[in-house]
Amino acid sequence: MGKATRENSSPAPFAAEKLRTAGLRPTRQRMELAAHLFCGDDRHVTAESLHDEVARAGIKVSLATVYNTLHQFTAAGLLRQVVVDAVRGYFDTNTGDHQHFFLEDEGTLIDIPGEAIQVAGVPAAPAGMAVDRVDVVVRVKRT
Amino acid sequence: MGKATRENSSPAPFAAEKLRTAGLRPTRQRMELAAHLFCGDDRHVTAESLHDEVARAGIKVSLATVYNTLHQFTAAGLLRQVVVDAVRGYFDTNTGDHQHFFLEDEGTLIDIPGEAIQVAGVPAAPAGMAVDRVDVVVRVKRT
DNA sequence: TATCTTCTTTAGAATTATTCTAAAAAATGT
DNA sequence: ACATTTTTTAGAATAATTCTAAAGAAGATA
Ligand SMILES: [Mn+2]
Ligand SMILES: [Mn+2]
Ligand SMILES: [Zn+2]
Ligand SMILES: [Zn+2]
Repeated sequence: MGKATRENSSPAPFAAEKLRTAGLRPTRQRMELAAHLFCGDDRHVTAESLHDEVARAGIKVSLATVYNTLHQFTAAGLLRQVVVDAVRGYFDTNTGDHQHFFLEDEGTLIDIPGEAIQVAGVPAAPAGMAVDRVDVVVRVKRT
Repeated sequence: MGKATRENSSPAPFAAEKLRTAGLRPTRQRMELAAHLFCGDDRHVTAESLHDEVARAGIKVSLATVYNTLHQFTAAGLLRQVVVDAVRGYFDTNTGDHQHFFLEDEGTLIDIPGEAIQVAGVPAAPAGMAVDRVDVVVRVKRT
């Protein structure tokens, strides 16, 4: 019999699949980070928040590896980066067309479906330039 | 009739006026930074770029004072901050309603008039939150 | 003017998010 | 197993920004 690895029952095959498709070796660290990122609803994390989260789950991954992994997942198209705050960088598991509310008091992001928002009247890009993307950030504060 | 404007009045009295109105003492450093920021067309600067610029003009101001001054000007409503890049913060002399092109290759900002762009379909803010502002960043790259 | 008080400036240290280095560890192919 | 390649990681390094605290400048008062 193969060794029964009870710890990695449900999320494992799913995460391993994602990693292999992305051309990344399914290491323990990547599997665990992928499980936290992709086995649930879409979410927004910072390197620090994800590192804290896996640490609280008793998983030992260095912060450098969290940074490396977030960037590799981004390069593989599994994540996108969101720039809303000067002091911390966010990564988003929702890579589809959508925009964000940013709760300035909490530092929280909330998705706005891409179909909901329309941006009209964007002038032609400057000469020699092409539009890469249009980001909308709706900054909200506690009333 | 010859009404004094920002472009044709001499920098010093204009800058001193702005500072006094903002409740800030017109020190040499503030006057010089204000002259560079406000006596010409609207512009986008980083602390470093403004510090380099005044240094090249032979003016001696510490980087700490540039940061202090940019924040004081922002608090006084003379500048606004623009978050487009994770590695550097931008300050904008145009405090009116407008949006931006961000040239990712160069790190340059270009204004888009507020009347030009319309954002429709923004959902209601989350409970207990009010919209502070809606920022649109059109990220462009060299073709 | 001289004096008093309140800001302001500044050098340098500290902070913080992130990246880099380079050596050990793990994964994969044969 | 062995060889090759990739990955992880501790700790050092980087870079934007902020902080500290002491010296300097500005405004008020007489
Ligand atoms: Mn972070
Ligand atoms: Mn920054
Ligand atoms: Zn999102
Ligand atoms: Zn602008």
